[in-house]
Amino acid sequence: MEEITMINLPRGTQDILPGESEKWQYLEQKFIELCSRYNYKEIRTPIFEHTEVFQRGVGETTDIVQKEMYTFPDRGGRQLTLRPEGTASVARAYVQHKLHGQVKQPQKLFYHGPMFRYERPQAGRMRQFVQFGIEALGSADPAIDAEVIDFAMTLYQSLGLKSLRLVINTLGDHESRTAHREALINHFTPVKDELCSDCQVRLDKNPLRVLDCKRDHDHPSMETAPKILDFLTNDSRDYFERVKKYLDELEIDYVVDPNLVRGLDYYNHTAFEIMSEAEGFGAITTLSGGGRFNGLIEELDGPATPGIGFALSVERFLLALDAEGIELPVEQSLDAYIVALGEEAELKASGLMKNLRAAGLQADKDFLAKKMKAQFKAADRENAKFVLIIGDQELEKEVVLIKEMASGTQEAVPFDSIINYIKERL
RNA sequence: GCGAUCGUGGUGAAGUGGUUAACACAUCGGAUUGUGGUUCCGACACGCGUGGGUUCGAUCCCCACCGGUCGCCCCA
Repeated sequence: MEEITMINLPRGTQDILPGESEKWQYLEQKFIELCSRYNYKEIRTPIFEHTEVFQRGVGETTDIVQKEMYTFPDRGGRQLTLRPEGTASVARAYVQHKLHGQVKQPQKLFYHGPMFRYERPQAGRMRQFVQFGIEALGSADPAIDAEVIDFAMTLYQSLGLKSLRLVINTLGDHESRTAHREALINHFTPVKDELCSDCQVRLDKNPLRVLDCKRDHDHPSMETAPKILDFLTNDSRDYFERVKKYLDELEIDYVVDPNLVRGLDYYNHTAFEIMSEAEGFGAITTLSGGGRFNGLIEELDGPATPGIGFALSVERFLLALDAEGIELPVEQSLDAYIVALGEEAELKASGLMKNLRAAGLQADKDFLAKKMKAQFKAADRENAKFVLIIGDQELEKEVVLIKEMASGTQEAVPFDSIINYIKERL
């Protein structure tokens, strides 16, 4: 544009315009509908929190906290952060409002809204992106792990996605993880110098994540690295087995990947990811991820409370639908479009239109003083089912010509019969 | 943070160091002075991301910056 000062939106954000926004509404509606069927209730938390919520909740060693947070001081000097994910906020609210004291347990909650991470944007990754998520707090029953996974798969499948891959793993309990961690440190320390710089740091802080490194993926030490499955306590192993049994009962296909490590510190026991295997999908294939986070509530100063949840990205959801060639049913149409000719007719048209709308019909008219032909074109573009024509002749007789666009048939209808006439024919 | 690639009208897109920047779609107007989706005719970039340089002359060459896209890392 010639305007040097034209302001564009910030990198990694997007405007969702009419034509696109209907799809977002549609997905949101389907999500909320499914939440209702699974009996999850909405919780709305702020879009920013005290930075500490994420430092403690998500974990100091995570990439999110170390380099991706939008953190800023407010005018009162408080350190605030635009939420990079939803679970920590939900946990904070659960503690703050003492939801653990509610009779109803587990607390089954859902949320949807924008999240923020400072990253280089690419296909399926934005700095502001939208997540749908559910969390079940207060139950350590493997059945609810399966319920959360089932929810996620059902949501995708109900919209027609087929090329899905569910990967699950267990990260074990505290005892399992401590033993595994020690074994990992012992295993990798001798070859520490051969690992990438990130992994050298990870080895000290969170050795589990070395396993997940793409750069060192082919290092010989990876093959022989100790697996969490070998360090699971009997309880952990048993828990994982029961989760799988429930998944089998629900007829959900999955593959176990012992190297699946979630990027957030709070996860333990069940971890899972759902990926798209559709042709032509971008480099990022993860549609959603989740897992169990027993201990998170304690980390945020609440009572020991188990929890599990997952979150999906709406952006990636739409990409996956696109990759599989699925069109969402979001056709827009109008019940009635009023074509008015002349000043007096224009005036009357406004009154008639208000009546139509009051009767629950979708109605619109021209506001650019266009010629009749152009008004018809507009009506056609809007997918109007009926066009009401009013000019001097009609005004005189107190009728309107109603044309059914699909058939082309047209009739004169008295003012007071318009609504019935249209409703009978919709 | 690193790498690759691209940046021409509302959209898609051609193009050349030199007087008028193709074409298509969309839009608007007319043929049809009260009727859509077809057809025909016409209109539509004071300008080729921004700034600087080379040149008699740059949209096209060079440099920088900004921005988009894709990828790496990591993740939703």
